[in-house]
Amino acid sequence: MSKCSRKKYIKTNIRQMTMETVEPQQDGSVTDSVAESDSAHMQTQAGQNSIPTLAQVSVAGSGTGRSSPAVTLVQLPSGQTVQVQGVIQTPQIQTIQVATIAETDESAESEGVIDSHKRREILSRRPSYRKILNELSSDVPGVPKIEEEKSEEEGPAPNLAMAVPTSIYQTSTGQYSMYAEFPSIAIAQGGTIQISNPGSDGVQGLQALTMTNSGAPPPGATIVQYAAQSADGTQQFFVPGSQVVVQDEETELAPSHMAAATGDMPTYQIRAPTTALPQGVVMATSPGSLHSPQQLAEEATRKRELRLMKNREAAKECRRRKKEYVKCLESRVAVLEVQNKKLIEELETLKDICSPKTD
DNA sequence: CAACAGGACCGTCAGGAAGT
DNA sequence: ACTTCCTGACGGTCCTGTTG
Repeated sequence: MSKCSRKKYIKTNIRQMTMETVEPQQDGSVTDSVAESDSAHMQTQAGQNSIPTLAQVSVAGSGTGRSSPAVTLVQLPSGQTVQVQGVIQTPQIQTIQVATIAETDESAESEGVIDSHKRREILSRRPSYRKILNELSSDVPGVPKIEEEKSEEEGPAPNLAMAVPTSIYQTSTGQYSMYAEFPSIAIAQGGTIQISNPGSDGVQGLQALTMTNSGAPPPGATIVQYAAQSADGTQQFFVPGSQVVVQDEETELAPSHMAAATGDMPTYQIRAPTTALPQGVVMATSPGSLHSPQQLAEEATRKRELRLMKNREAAKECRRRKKEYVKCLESRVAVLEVQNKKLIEELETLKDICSPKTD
């Protein structure tokens, strides 16, 4: 794929993920609406997309008014119009959804709305996706734009039991300061750090960080177990000046967002490169306090580590998108094959009807 | 059972595109 | 001009299936 088509590819990909539907208006015009369905982020349960009407569909026409072949309007012999959608559900499960427009299942619709909101929220946490989704929103009337995440990063620092002012909390979805993401941190005697975050959305209730700093781990290493009760969890910590090694075995088997979604508890290792601070918490040095060449070198190393980690995450995300895109293409192939088959059948039927009876 | 091939996945680098 | 993000390319590791 050429570089110049990259954005277009992402945009198309998200369009497909958001399952653009086309609804015919009374005057015959066509209006786009975004009926969110599924993506790899939010895997809906199999069978959620029920098939309201399936019987004897003959494809009398197709065309969406724009290049969204994932949805095709199908005219039933009775005059009813139905949508044929290629739906990607859980990975490798592809279905063709034929939904009668006149018989919209309200419960399914509301479920879809909830799903769409959840999915949109999750997608919106990715800056690149947020931007692209906003672009799509501007294309599609009636779709609300996604708010920029200002509240998380700009809010006043709540009460901190332990202030870690320059530490950065990094997830696969972005980078936040410790202040914003961890409003209250308390260290218990057993080495457990309790992080309470009463107000923020997404992270609810109490979370626990367990640091095991002695004994079995490698010298100078601290194992941080982070048990998050939130739905999307936390992917990674980054403590500047330290090396973070993700030891989550679940994420070896499954994508990180999957592990987070299933509530698995990842294990993180924070390794201080040079200094051995207690509890493995490494404070970042502010640039203004740099004096010696050694500190400058450490700062350069820290920057490099940060850059590498960001790039690592970006590469993961890029690969995930690519896989999703391939799945979308495969799904489209399946949809088009079915459509093709139906058109051939319809052609045969019409041939039979139109051929002169030689009785 | 060891050797090998193939695929999947990952981390890193490099370079282009877009934003500041 | 600089920074940031994205992605192709490359090399490495791990796992699995096949073959002798």
